[in-house]
This record gives sequence, structure tokens and C-alpha cells, in this order.
Amino acid sequence: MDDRPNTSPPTMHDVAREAGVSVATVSRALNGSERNVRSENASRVRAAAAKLGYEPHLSAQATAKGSTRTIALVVGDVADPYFSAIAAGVTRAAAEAGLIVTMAVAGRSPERELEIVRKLRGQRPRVIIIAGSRIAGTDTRLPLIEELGEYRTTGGRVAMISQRDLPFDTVTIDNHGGARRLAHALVGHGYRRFAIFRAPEHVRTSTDRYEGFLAGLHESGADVAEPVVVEAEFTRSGGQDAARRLVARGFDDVEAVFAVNDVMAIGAMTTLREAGVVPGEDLAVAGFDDIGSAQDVVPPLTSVAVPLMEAGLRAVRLTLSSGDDAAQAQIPTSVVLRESTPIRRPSMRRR
Amino acid sequence: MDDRPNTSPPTMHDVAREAGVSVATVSRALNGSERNVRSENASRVRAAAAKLGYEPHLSAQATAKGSTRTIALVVGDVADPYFSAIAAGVTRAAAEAGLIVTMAVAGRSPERELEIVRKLRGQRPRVIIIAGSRIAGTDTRLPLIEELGEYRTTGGRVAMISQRDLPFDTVTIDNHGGARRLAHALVGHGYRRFAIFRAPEHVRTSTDRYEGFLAGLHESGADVAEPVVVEAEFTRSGGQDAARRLVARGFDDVEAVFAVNDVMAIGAMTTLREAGVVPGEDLAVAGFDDIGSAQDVVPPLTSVAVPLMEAGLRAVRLTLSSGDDAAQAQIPTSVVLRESTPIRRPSMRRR
DNA sequence: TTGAAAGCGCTACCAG
DNA sequence: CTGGTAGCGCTTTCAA
Repeated sequence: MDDRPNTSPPTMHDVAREAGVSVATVSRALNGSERNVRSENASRVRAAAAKLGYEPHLSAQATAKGSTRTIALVVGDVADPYFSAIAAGVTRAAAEAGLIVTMAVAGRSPERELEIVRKLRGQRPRVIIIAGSRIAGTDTRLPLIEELGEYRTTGGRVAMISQRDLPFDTVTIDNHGGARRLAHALVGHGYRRFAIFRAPEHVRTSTDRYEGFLAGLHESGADVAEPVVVEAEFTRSGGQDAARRLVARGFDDVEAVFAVNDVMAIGAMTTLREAGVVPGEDLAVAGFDDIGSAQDVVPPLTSVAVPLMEAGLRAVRLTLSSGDDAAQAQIPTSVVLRESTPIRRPSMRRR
Repeated sequence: MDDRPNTSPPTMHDVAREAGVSVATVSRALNGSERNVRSENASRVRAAAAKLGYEPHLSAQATAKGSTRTIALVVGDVADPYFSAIAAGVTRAAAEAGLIVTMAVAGRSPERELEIVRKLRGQRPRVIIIAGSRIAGTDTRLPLIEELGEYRTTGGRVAMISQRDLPFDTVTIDNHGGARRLAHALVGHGYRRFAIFRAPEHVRTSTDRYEGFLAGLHESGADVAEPVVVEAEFTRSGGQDAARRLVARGFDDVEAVFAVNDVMAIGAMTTLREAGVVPGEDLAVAGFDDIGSAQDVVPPLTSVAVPLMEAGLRAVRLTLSSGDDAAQAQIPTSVVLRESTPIRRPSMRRR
């Protein structure tokens, strides 16, 4: 057994020799239009390929054909469940279409994102998908758009997930509508006085959810008080921070908290409990995203489910099927009511 | 502005013409040893490349050089936090080394995994990393080993994460040691009577943790009772199931539950609470993995932290630096004590 | 239906 | 230090 790393993988020439045909025939039999090769030869070729363990050299194919079968995915952070769910959708759709996915991580830096996209062009991917881009309002916005534009000029397709207002295929999440329906549901449960924990205005997702929630409250028709708004970071500790400030301020005028995402909501619940306030009893809490642990916290957290994997799937399909101009798709969200927002019986009313 | 997708990306020839030098010089200036080109020419070339927005065609480079700069990662499921943490580590290490990572998802099928590895060879990756392979005991085991062996023969490197006993670079998790130290810690907290929720024997990870825990109990020297063992699935609902059976059986002789992973532990806590048993008060609970929600459940869950991202990092570095024979690395785990296993005061002793 | 041969974009060797 | 040129492994005319 020769185990030294000196051997090189069998090439098409090896297969051709083994099968007693020309390389052209091998190419046709294995990856070509299939119909123009005598079936006897075709099977000889396949047999030879199998015997030698031949796998076509994808890079060589790519240079010869001038196009690859890869789709490049750019995410903020793979370990974040938000992105990993999207990645799962993308890889699935890619597998269905026989495409390879390459992944790059932009971290929290718009500069890095731009740099990645630039380098990506060297890969000559069929599709570039950018999830949760951070370019809003930064000075990398225009360069990025231009870069992607040039890429498209050379035949590439690009899709943005949750980054709207860009001249590319776009998959958006229905944040506004989800928050709106959540507001309806909570009002329906008897809540009238709310606090909203939101992120700074430039965080688009947060703002969409905030506005959707407000819209839902206003259109509910019920006699809803003007909500108390607390601004904090879009993170778990942001939620804790907001809760701390709410408690400090006093919350006699608040029956329920809507945090614009689940990690904020969960952080808030922890802090509330530490302050002697029992979530779901003394104060209802709702979040957004319906992350896995939403159902494991106590009490289970009311939230709005966002089918992120679906978003990844759709992004791929959009780019694969669409014509020349930027297509749009919106992923619906759905309210999931749990014990953190129990139905409010009149007798429960405070004071 | 020409926006039709007819243009093709600039090639090295374009750059050469623009800079007034030969392609050979461009190649050297841009990707070569750098030292053999007059600095004036080098900067002309760089300027031309920048002006044209030239990016080297990676596939062409790969065919010419005979080697790619990609590392292929095979995971069970990207959306699973276990794998996405590993993926994060792999992508980070890859970025540091200037490598592109491609990702394939094997799902729960060993056949699919084998098929993926076979196809992967067409990519000619520098490295193949397989995380959490499911081949144990299946009849795809040998073919997989052979396939990977051939790949290595042609100069590729392969690393397995958490799949030991294979003739490749391997990164293992110290499951045994972590469980052992957890046992010590719990005994140190005053617990003497345990139930263990474990998965079926063929689940290697579960068995390692189970045995480690037993070893820890035995060597603790304390007067520890023979633990009650409940076998269930390695999932959240498995944990619920186990808890249900424990409650049905009666648990007067149990002070603490060790579930071999966090999702089981969390499922168990939910079921216990529904049965009127307060986790952390009536019955202590500990898990393993220290997943994100371990600190969000009530009470926060004692667990054993597994630095999965580190495992991904190490796997890449192992393959990049190691010599010819299979290198090994073990990732240490660490006990994280939280309120689900409070220190047991003598007065708390039941009866 | 087949084979010969001319590329694909890039690297690397060989002269100069 | 530079340019010419022969490959890398594959696809795709073009004739036969």
C-alpha cells in the first residue's frame, strides 16, 4: 500500500486511457449533454471512472467553463443562532441545486464586509448572499453597492437578507407586521399599559419592530396608554440594563414589557426576578425572534417567530430563478403566545 | 454605464496591457515571491490592478498551481449550536490562514456523509474537517476511512472533531474528565445520592460522560450511594421522558440529577416543575455542554462548559501545522456551578 | 458519435 | 529582473 502523499488524483486522461476513448468522450459522458455518446462507451467510461475513483477537478472545470457552481454566503457571526439558521437554509437550498457554499464571516465590521465582498469576486461565485449587513449609514455603503453592482455586471447574482432598499434581490423579515400582531394579541389579552425596550434608532430591525408595535397598539381601538419607552443595547445585557432602569423609575403604570428581541427580553426577566418582580405575574414580558431558549425560560416567553431558515432558502431560490431586476420576498412572522403574557383577568388589575 | 451582464471580469492580460508589462510580471508582482520584480513595475502593476478592479481568478490559480486554498467543513447541522460553534472556530482559523471555507451538511445520515466526502475530493481542498461524524458502528465507517485515506494519499489533510479512534488528526472533547470533575464538585456540595439521565450506550459522548461521572463519584471517597440510572434519548424530550419516569418511580432516594447534556437537563427541569418538583430546591439538576440558555433557565443550570469554538480552531491548526502522522488534541472542559445545584446544608437533608 | 486541438486564466520554467 | 511559453485539468468547437 502506497501511503506517501506523492500520488496525485486521477485525471480525465487516466479515465480516458482506462476506458480506451478520448478525453473529449470522457468529458461528454461524465459531465456533458450526455446524449451524444454511445451508451456502450458511456458505461465503459463510468466504469473506468468508478474504478479509478475519479472525481472531476472542480477548479479546472470552472476555468474551462468560465463559471463555478458555488454560492458565497457572508454572515456576521456563524455562532449566532440568527445567522446559523439562515446558513442552514442557504446550505439546504444550495445542496438541492447542486451548489457548493462557501462561507465568510464579517464580524461586526462594515469594512471587513466590504473587503470580503471584494475578495469574493476572485472566487467567481454564481451567487453572493449577504445576511444582516451592517452597512446602514456607514461610508462603506456606497463602495459596497458599487462592488456588488460590478459583480452583477459580470453575470453574478446577489441577494441581501433583511437589508432592504438596495438594488438587489432582497429577502426581508416582516418585523413590522409581527410586532403589530403581537400588540393586537396582547391588547386582546387585556393589557393596556406597556413599556417598550428598544435599541437605538439606527438599528433598523429594532425600529421596525418598535414602530410596528406602536401601530398595533394605536389601531387596536382600545384605550391604550402611551407606552414607556426605554432605549438600550440590542443584547442580553441591554435588556438587563433596560429592566434595571424601569425598576428604578417605578413601573406602577406598566402591565407588560415588549422587548424588541428575545435576548433582551430574557435578560430583562432575569433582572426583574433579581429585583423581586416575578415575570409573567407581576409584569408580563414579550420578546421577538422566538429563539430556542424562549420556551425554556421560566415562564416560557411569548415571542414572534421568525423563520430564518426559510429566509435563507428563499434568498437562494430568488437568485437562481429570478430575471434581471431585483426581486423581492418577504418572510412572514407569527406570534407565539406563552405563559410570560397570561390572559389578564379583571381581578388581576393592580390597585 | 454598461449594466448588461455581458462584460467579463478583467484578467491578468488586461492588467499586463494596462501596466505595459508581461503577464509573467503581473503574476509575480501580484501573487509571486514579490522579490524578483522591480519595485517601480510592481507599483505600476498594482495601480493597474486597482484601476481595473482586478481580482485573481482563484479557480485558474488552483488549476495552475495544483492546489487550492480552501478548507472543507462537514457538519451535521449548521443550525445546531454545537456545530455552529465549531464552524465559527473553523472559519476564524481559516481566515487567519487566508483560507476559504466551504461547508456541507450531512444531516443525520452516514450515507450522506460518505457521499459528501466523495464529492468533496473534486474540490481538491487542502483540508477536510469532519465534525461530529455519525459513522460509529455503521457500515459506512470503512468506506469513509478508505475514502479519506485516499484523499490524504494525494496530499490532503483531514481532521475529525470528537470522533476518535480514526487514523487522522483528531480533536476530542474531554467529556470523561469534565463529568468526573462535576461529580467531585457535586459531592463537595454535599450531594450523595444521584440519578443519571443518560443516552443509549452507542452514543459515545453520553457514555463517556456517564462513565466519567461514575468514576468521579467512586473516587470521591465519600459515602455515595449507587446512582439511579435512567436511559432516554439524547434530546430535550428525552430529558422530559427520563424525568417523568423518575417521578413515577419515586425519587426519595435521589438528591441530584446529572443529565448527560443540557437540553436533556432543561427538558427534565420543565417536566419536574410541571410535576410540582422545584428544580434546585426539591431536586438539584446538572447538565453538560453549557449551552447559552443554561444561564437563562430558572434556576440557572449547573453544567460543564465545552469550548467548541476552540475545538474548531484547533482542528484547523492541527492540520495546518502537523507532520505526516495523525496528531491529537484534547479540548479541556470546565465545571460551571450555578443555582440548580445549591450547596447542601445538613439541615436541608430530607426526612 | 468521435477525436484532435484550441482555449479558460494563471503559474513557473527557461532564456535572455 | 523580465518576457515567452509550456503546461494545469477540463470543455468545446471543428472535422472527420
